[in-house]
Amino acid sequence: MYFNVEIYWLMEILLGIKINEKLYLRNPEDTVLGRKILKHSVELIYKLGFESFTFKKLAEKIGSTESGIYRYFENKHRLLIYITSWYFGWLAYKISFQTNNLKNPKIKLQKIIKLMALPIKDDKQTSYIDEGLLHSVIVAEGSKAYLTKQVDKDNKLQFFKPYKDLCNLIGDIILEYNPKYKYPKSLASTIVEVVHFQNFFMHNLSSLTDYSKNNNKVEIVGFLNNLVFSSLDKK
Amino acid sequence: MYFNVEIYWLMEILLGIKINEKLYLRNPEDTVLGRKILKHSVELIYKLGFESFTFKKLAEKIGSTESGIYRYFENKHRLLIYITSWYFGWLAYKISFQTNNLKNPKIKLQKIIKLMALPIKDDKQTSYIDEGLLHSVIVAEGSKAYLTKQVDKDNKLQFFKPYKDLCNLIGDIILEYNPKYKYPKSLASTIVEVVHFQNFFMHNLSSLTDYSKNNNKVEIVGFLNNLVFSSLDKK
DNA sequence: TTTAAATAATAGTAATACTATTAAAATAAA
DNA sequence: TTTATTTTAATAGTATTACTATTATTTAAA
Repeated sequence: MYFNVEIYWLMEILLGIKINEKLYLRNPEDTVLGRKILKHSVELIYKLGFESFTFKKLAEKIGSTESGIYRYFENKHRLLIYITSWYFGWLAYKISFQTNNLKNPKIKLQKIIKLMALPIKDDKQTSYIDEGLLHSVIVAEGSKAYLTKQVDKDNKLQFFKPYKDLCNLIGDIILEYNPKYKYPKSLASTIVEVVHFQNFFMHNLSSLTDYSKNNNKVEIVGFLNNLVFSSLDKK
Repeated sequence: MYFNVEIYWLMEILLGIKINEKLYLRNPEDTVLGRKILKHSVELIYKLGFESFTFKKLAEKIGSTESGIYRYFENKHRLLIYITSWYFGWLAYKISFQTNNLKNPKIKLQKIIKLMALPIKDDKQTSYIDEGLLHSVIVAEGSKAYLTKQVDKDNKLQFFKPYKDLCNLIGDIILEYNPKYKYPKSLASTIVEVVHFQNFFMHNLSSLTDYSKNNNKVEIVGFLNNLVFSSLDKK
């Protein structure tokens, strides 16, 4: 138990995942209850979907009370943004780390696409959050973090910085590969979004994709590589 | 009033927008109240966002009661699917109509991208639904129709047929243009989704895109044409 | 040791998403 | 034409949700 917490702090420093302080009332990383909230909210959102997920159900799951969770998060939407921030921070770290030693920007971009489309190979027990579940939650629920009437307010509070940072990171490598490319930002956000909804369609509305049941995740990588590099290599 | 209704029926036949009967308890097209529900729900979802939209508020707006609306729709999610069905049916019709006379599949695809990215030039008063508002609602709320835990059930009830039909229509033209292309379905769904979320980002999280404030909609067309044709033209 | 500050649980509220009951109106049968 | 029947609609009700306020308990400082 204590060991995991320590490991978490190590990862935190290593990962450099900084989560906007305005997202929470009380830092969930600081207490056992807070960490339980994070871990089990991912599990429960995965299980019930964000609409049916409530603080009361979460409280029951972790043996606390509704108001216990309200001490950490103002509402469930902020918790969702917290989770997506964590995800994008973690992804950006993973990408930085694994592309750091690479020189060729083409190989960098291919690595990025792979890391996003085929998640969880390493990071077995890096932290108390199950990254496999987290990825599924982001695919199905992530866009609900910004598809609201308060986007503008939330954006002004910098809540989407981790997402933007990731897109900027990808956008920079795109320009490194092709300095004349006209749409680096749009292509970067398109890569992220396409990975997510093609994943969703593959699992839930498969006739909207071309992937075979067995090799599906690999084929998303194929589609994205084709899409990205044909656009970047166009003379 | 009667005139609009007649026009609507004409459009309905002309458009061939067939909406799944399981989506409603009572056909909203058949009554004045039903048509009011459709028209004003688009307006109210646009104004409040889907989360804050309720049948009670809608009832107040149109001078009816909550249970009055429940006689037409089982819940607000079904109403959202109804609206998205209407949108994709209308889009598919528009596309079929405007590409019918075209021979060159490249020009067809370009027309499709234009029609989706630059909505509402014609269709001033074709029906009682404001297509301009409808487009905005689809951009911000459309994906919530399928991003739920009941996708699978809803899919088995054929609720997403209009979306799939549109993607198949686009996928067929993609194959017409390049019969050897490996990802016609994924590219088709990608076109639809990219148009929508690039539109959303442009208005709400503009740093995720490359479009200038003035010419933005045209530039989405530029980005998509680049993306689609560089992929399809790759040797 | 008393007091204050922080923490947590209990109970409460307005609003939401529906349902069930009852009333009124339209339609059909006798 | 009257009565029965079905349809339509409004009123009232309920469980749940998303919070808030109050009260109790623990911890820490003076």
